[in-house]
Amino acid sequence: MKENPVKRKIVKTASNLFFQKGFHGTSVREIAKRAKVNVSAISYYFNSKQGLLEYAVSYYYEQYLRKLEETLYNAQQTEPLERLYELIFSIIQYKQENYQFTCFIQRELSMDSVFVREMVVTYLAKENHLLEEAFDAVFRDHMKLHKKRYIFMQLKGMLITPYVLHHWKDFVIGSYSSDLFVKHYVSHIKEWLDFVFEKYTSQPPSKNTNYI
Amino acid sequence: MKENPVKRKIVKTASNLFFQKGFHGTSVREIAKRAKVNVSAISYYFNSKQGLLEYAVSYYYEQYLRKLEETLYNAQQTEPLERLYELIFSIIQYKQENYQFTCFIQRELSMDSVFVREMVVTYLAKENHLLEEAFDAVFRDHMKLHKKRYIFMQLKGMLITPYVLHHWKDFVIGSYSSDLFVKHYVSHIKEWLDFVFEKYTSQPPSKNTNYI
DNA sequence: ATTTGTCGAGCGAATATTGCAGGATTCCTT
DNA sequence: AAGGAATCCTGCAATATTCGCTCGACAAAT
Repeated sequence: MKENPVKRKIVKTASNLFFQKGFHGTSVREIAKRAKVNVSAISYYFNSKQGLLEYAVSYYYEQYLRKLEETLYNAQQTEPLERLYELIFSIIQYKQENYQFTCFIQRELSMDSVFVREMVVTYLAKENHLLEEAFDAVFRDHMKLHKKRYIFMQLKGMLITPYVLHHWKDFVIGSYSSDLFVKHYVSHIKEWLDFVFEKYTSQPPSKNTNYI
Repeated sequence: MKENPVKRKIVKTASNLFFQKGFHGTSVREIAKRAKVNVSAISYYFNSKQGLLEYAVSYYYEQYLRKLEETLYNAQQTEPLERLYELIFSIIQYKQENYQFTCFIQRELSMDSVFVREMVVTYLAKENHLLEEAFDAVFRDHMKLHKKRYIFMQLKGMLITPYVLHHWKDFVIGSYSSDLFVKHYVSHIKEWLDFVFEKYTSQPPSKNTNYI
């Protein structure tokens, strides 16, 4: 990515436009115009518009998954619940750092195309696996399967809500810094998960961390 | 809508395609082809592709808001918490009945265009108002503003999660009937809200309803 | 007879992509 | 270190295709 300023500028501009108007809603001409590069440069670096998309998505997800794996690796010795919290923190933090592209991906994922299906098996399956494993380590023996699925779905929902409700986000949360939002939001999730933990395992959750 | 079979078929086919490929990803030719009508029919009935979209969206939202208002009207005398539950039930039920179009709208809403902005002020503002009013009636005096915003955001998140996470929905929830999903999911929300209610108002929630 | 609906052909504009020419840069050999 | 060759990059114009939409003819219904 860093290698070439033109390449980077194209990806950055494209991401911004995709976020605003969607993939099909933006033309390569407009990308080139806004990035102040020639149209041919896009074909040159990425072969096609689709290639540009795939490049950006790969870059996003490989960085993302690497970060999650690092987080889990560094928290190998900590207890399951704490490990889960740190994973959640990393997820929200990364999504917030790449806010626009996160929104865009989340939207594009709800389409039905061969590209989306490929993305699901290569990246989303892994993301889900990491999260579910960390989740299971906490709740495996304390919940019925049916219940567990709903709680897990609720957790996943909370991890994407800020990136699909973004018309209301500014209004609801207020417009403070990203870092502050991450802290507040993660501690909101934590509060909820602590309750779930207490309710289903009848143990008090750990108290030794505070993200605020 | 009912008035004309061709008109209806166009809207239905278009909704289906918009759901799969998005608005910009669908061409009028393909709509016409799949609906087995002539391309001109679309211009004839809706003036333009955009007109077709606006017609479908208006139809969807007007039916939706009417249903929510009816629900609230019929529950005028019931206590606030119960009223909120019934509103939630109506919301999920309607969204489930119009599953594909709900997904589509939810996705299109995260774009930035004059159309989306118009949609926000005409429909979403009202939807939010109804929900927030019912929510406020329960929690107004029991929560700090900051906390209330997060909980409300979480509720809104739960109302859209099944329609943005739909790649996982089948896997997570299993593939039983829509009606059954509505009941289960609403009672899951209810369980969560009961906890929130208990925690912040220090009163036991009502026990007289059971959606399962 | 007038309105209403359906049809295929086709228009102009916009789309992604490519060909080619020339400039810039890098790399290799002497 | 120098010069030349190969490669990388950019710019403009043109490509074929697809887009939304319209026209006028014709059929059906009122």
